[in-house]
Amino acid sequence: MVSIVSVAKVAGVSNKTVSRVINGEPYVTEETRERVERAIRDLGYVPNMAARQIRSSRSNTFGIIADYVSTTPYSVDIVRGIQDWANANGKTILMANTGGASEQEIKIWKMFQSHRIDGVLYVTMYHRIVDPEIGDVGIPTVMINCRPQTSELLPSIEPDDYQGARDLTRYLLERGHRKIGYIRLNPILLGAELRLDAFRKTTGDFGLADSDLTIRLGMEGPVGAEKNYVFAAATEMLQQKDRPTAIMSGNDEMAIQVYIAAMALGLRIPEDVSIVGFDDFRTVSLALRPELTTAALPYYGLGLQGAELLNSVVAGSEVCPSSRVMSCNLVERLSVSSL
Amino acid sequence: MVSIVSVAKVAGVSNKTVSRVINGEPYVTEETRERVERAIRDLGYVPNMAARQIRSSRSNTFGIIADYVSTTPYSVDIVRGIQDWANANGKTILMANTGGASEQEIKIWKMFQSHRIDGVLYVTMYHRIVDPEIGDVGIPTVMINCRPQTSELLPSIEPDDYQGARDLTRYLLERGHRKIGYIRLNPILLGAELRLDAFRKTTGDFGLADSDLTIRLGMEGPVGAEKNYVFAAATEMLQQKDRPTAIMSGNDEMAIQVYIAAMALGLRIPEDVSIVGFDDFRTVSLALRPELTTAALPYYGLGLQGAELLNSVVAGSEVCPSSRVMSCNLVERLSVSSL
DNA sequence: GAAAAATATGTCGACGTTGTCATGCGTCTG
DNA sequence: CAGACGCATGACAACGTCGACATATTTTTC
Repeated sequence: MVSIVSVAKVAGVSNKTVSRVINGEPYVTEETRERVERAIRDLGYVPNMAARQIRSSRSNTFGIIADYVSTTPYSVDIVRGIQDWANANGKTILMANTGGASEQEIKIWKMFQSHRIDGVLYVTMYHRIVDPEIGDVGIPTVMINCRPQTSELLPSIEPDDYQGARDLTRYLLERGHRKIGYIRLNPILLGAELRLDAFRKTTGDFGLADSDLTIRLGMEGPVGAEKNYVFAAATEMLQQKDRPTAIMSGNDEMAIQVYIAAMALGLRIPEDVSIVGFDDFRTVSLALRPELTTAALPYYGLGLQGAELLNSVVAGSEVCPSSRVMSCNLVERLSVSSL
Repeated sequence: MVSIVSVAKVAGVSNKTVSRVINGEPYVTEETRERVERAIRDLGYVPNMAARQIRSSRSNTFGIIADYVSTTPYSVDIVRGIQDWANANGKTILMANTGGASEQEIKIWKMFQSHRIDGVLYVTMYHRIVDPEIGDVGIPTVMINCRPQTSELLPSIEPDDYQGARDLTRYLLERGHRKIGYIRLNPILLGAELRLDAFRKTTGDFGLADSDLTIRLGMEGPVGAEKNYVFAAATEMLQQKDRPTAIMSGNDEMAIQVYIAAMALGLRIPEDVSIVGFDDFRTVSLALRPELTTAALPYYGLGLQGAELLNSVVAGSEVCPSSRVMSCNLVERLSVSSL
C-alpha cells in the first residue's frame, strides 16, 4: 500500500513535510507543496485513518446503536440525518443494531470500544423510554427519539409529540369539528400518552365535553407482534348514530384502516368524515386518496441535531445534559374538510 | 487508555503473551492464560482495532454505499441483513449514502479507501441498473439489488422479479381470473419491465388474449418526484363495462390507491375485485383490510447473501463474478377470491 | 551588520499490535 | 546421555502517522 513514505520518496522530501501538506499546515513553500501534491495524485495516496487514530488517539468516529431498524421504516431518516451531518463534518459512522436483544447490545458496546469511538448515538425507532446498558463504559452518549429510564442524566433529543397532537387537534377544532374520534397508539410507545394528553387537553380547552370524544385503543402488545384493533375501532366509531365528523388516527399507518373502514361504510373523505394521521410517513400519507393531513415527525432533524449535540458533548462544551425537543410540523393535505 | 502493555505489566508477562491469549493462540499454559484473562477483565482492556489493522493491513471492515436510504423505507432490510451477517462474522460495517449525487459517491470511495476497507457492498434501494464510479479504485465490490450498466463484470445479487410476478399471475389464473388489470411500476425501475414481461408471458401461456388484459402506467418520472396516475388508472379500469376481476398492482404502495379506488366505486375486496401487490412492504400489506396478497422481495436475504458473497470474493475463493438471483416468495393473504 | 524573529525542512520516537526470531526448559529417542 | 524435539515465553521490529524538537535558511529589527 502506498504510504506517506512512498510519497515523500517520490517528491524528494521528508515524510514530515508530506504530512504537513496533507494537513494543510503552514511553513511549506508553494513549490514544495505542489511537488508533494503531484506525487500524492500520481501515486493515488490516501491517508490511513487507522494510523492517524493510533497516533492521535481520536478516532473521529461516532457509533450509532439502534434497536429495530426495519420495523418502523420511516425512522431511518434519523440515520440519514446523522450520516449527512457526519459527512459534512468529516466524521465516520459505525452502525449497529440490537434487534432488541440486550446481549447484542453489550457486544456492540464492546465493538465500539475496540474502535475507540468518540461518542455514541443511541437511537430508537419508536419514541420510547429505554434502559440502555451504558454507564460502565463511559463513552459520551446522546439519546435520540428516546429518553433514559433511570435518573442517569444523558442528553437526549425527542420529537414534541404533545405539540404535534395539539396542533392537529386545534386544526380540526378551528375547522368546526366538535365530535372527534381518537384511535390510540400502542400504549407502550411514549408518543401514545403524549398525543392523547394533548388531544384531551386541547379539546377540553375548547369546551368539548368527554361525551363529544370517542377514544378507542388501536393497537397493543409487543413491538412487531401487536394486536390490531384499528379497523374494528374505526368501524364502530363511524357506526354510532352521533358519529364523529373527524377522526384522529394514532399514526399514518393506522390511518389506512380508518380510510378503508370509512369507505366500506360508504362515507366519503373528507366530505362525510375528516381524517388526520401522525408521523407523515410519506409512503402512506402521499399514497392515500385524498392525501393525508398529518403532523411530520422531525426524524431527519433529530438525527442532524443529535449528531451536532453529541459533537459538542464530546468537545466538552456541553456541560449539563440538556434534553431538547423538536417540533412536529403540521402538513396540510386534503383529508380534512371545514364544516 | 489501557493497552496490551498495561495488561502485560499487571499479569507479569510479556505483551506478546497477552497477544497470544487474546487471539487464542496455542502454547500458553492454562495458568498463564488465566492470569492474563483476569488482568484483562480487571483493567477492562479492549483490543484496539486501529492498531491491529495497521499491523495486519486488513481492516476486517466492509463498506456499504447506498443511494436513497429513506425513500424506499422497506429496503433498509438489505442493510439489516448485511449488519447481521457482519455481526455474526466479526466484521465491521461502515455505511454511507450518496443521496444520488455522484460527487458524494467519489467522496465516499475516498473515505472507504482511507479506512482501508476490505470490500464494498454497493446497494440500491430500488432494483435498477447503475453506473458506479468504481473500477479505478480496485476494491472488491458486490452489487446488491442492482446490476452494473457497463460490461464491467461485478458480482451481483438481485431479486427475481420475473419469478415473483409469474407466481402471482399464476396464482390469479389458477383461481379462475381471466380478466386481469395491471398497473405498471415506474419504467425507470428494473422491476417494472421484468414484472410486466412475466405477467404478459404467463397470461399468454394460459391462453389469455391481449384483450383480456388492461395494462396502465401507474407512475413515471424521477425517483422522489414521480407523477402518480395510480388512482386514476385503477378507477378507469374498474369502470369498464367488462371490468377485470383482479388487478395486479406494481407494488404494495400503489395497491393502497387501488383499494381506495375500488371502494370508492362501491366494490368489495375480494368479492368484487381481487387485488395483489408486490414487495410485501408490511407497513402497507398488513395494514390494508383485507390484508394484501403479495410477493415478498427478499431484501433481508439479499443483504445476508451479498455480505457472504463479498466475503468470498475478498478471500479470493470466488473467481468468476457470479450473478445470483433470489426468489420472491408469494405471501398469501386475503385480498384474492376464487371465482 | 549583528541579533532576533520568522520561515522552511528534517530527525526521531511513540501510538498499540502482532509477526519473526530467539531463548529456555523439559521430554523423548536411540 | 547427547542430540532432537515440543512447548512456553520473551525481545524486537515494523506497520503509517504526526508531535516534539532540532536545524537550516531567510527576513526583520534596531
